[in-house]
Amino acid sequence: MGKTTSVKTIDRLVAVLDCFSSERPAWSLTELSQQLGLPKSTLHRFLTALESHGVLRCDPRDRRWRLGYRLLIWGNLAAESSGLRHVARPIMEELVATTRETAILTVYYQQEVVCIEKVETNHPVRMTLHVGTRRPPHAGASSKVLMAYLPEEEVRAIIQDKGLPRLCVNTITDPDRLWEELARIREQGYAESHEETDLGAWGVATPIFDRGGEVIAAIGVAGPRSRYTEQRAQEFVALCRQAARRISALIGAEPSTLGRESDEFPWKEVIARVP
Amino acid sequence: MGKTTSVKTIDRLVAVLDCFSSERPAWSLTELSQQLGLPKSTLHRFLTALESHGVLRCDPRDRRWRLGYRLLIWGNLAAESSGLRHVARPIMEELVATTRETAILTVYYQQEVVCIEKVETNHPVRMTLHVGTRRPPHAGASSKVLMAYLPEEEVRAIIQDKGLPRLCVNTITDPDRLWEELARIREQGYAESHEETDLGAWGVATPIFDRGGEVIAAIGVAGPRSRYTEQRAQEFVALCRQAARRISALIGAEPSTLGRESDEFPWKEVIARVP
DNA sequence: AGAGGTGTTCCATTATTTGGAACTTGTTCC
DNA sequence: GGAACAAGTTCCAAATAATGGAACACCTCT
Repeated sequence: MGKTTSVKTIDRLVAVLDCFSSERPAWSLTELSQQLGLPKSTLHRFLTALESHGVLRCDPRDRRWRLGYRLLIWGNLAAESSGLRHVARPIMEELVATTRETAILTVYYQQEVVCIEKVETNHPVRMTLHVGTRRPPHAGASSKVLMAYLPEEEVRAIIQDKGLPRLCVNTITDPDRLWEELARIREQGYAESHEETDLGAWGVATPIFDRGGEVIAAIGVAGPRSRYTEQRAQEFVALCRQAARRISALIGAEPSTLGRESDEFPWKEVIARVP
Repeated sequence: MGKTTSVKTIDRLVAVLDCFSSERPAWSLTELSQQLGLPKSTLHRFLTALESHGVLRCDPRDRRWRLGYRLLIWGNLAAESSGLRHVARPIMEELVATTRETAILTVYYQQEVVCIEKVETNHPVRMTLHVGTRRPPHAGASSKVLMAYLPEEEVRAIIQDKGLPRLCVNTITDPDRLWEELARIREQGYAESHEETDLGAWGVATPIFDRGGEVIAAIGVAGPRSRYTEQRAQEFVALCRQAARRISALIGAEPSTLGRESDEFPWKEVIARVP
């Protein structure tokens, strides 16, 4: 975890910001100081400094701290600056137009799966997953696909560190079954999920490779069980495969085919390898 | 600007992250060191530390630094934790259903206007503005509404610091005309914009007040000129007013009316005053 | 009015960041 | 092919910036 190069203040900053979650979006000074084991004075200075930059905001009413607008701005820029995302977007839109279900683009990052782009269907009953949402890597089609192409030791580390918590009725909670499933996914080249993450949801996903043959992301389609048929599932797999192949192709493509990109680093932007 | 309480490392962090923009999403070490006037060694340690936390990422191919996924995650959480946003969302969805145009929710923040929520119409030709996008405060309906209710000295500061750059054909670039416009907006209680920010776009917006009568946000509807009629504009103003009033009411409402909120701080979450 | 909690300020101490210089790596040009 | 250059990386003594205990201020509730 702790790298040779580290700046303590940054470690602390990350620790502070990581306290905030959907479940616990607001903290008082005292609560945070207990959570982090830091003296109130130190933390107070820290929080105030962050507030002056809009990274946090302190509600004067309840004296509680929340994430601030500057993070919104940076988050938006981070999303924008993903070349993969730019390339994938129009292809995802086509995918949604054809399947009439929500499409998501995900990457693996530090034992979690992060949604970096989504295009929603306009069906009233739909699957919704916001950009930036994190999910455990063992449940759901996109997650499993990404996990399937991870190095073995990484998978082992995940199982050890995070376990395989049951998120929904069909979540795979047994390590052996998970290993089998990952092997099958690699073999068939896609993953399928039925109510592994959310009740009444199903989905399929395929891997996106970079030029070096590494999996850098997954593209998936998800919808409500009510619209599931085996035939649709198979069609969706084919469509995701096609979409993934097109994205892969664009990622390795010549500058000219990519259209407008920054003038300064025309195509390097796009092939930005996802960590 | 410089507060009494400050942590230098945080100031520096913000300075680093603020280098990244839509126009310039990728920086090499040397470029950044020149931009910030920092020695490469210092910066290198800093960037590496940020990378180890996923705040930045360094593309191994072009050795350029970009904003990382952790910012995506935090940005997403920041958006989620805005109580205002939660309250406004369903009302905005209704607004979109009625007007068939895109609705946006914006706040004023440090001489800029930030979009904190949007609901898009599914019309193929539509106005699109992503959450987290910043705009100058002198152009566009939502921006002008927020500016209209700012303290006079703040408006003066904006004009002095940022000027009134022409963004589009009808942008107000003359300070006197802007002051007039802001006065009119306060008088009539809404703002209208025709091609002030984007060619072929128009919109209206109304202010959202908190219990203390302060303007904390603006709600607006925007669409393409091709669907503009004077009558629609007037209807939209009425609908925005109504939406704003409903949001204002909810912001000051009793816990019970708000439905599911965190168990720990039921309604305080919602009345979180926007800075 | 007092008790108990929360948030805020102060300042000497100490640990952390700093950045010049030296080193490594990779690219370009002869 | 190798020399020259540029970009990135590591090191370490110096100095500065963060630390946190303690004392203070401010609420709120009984």
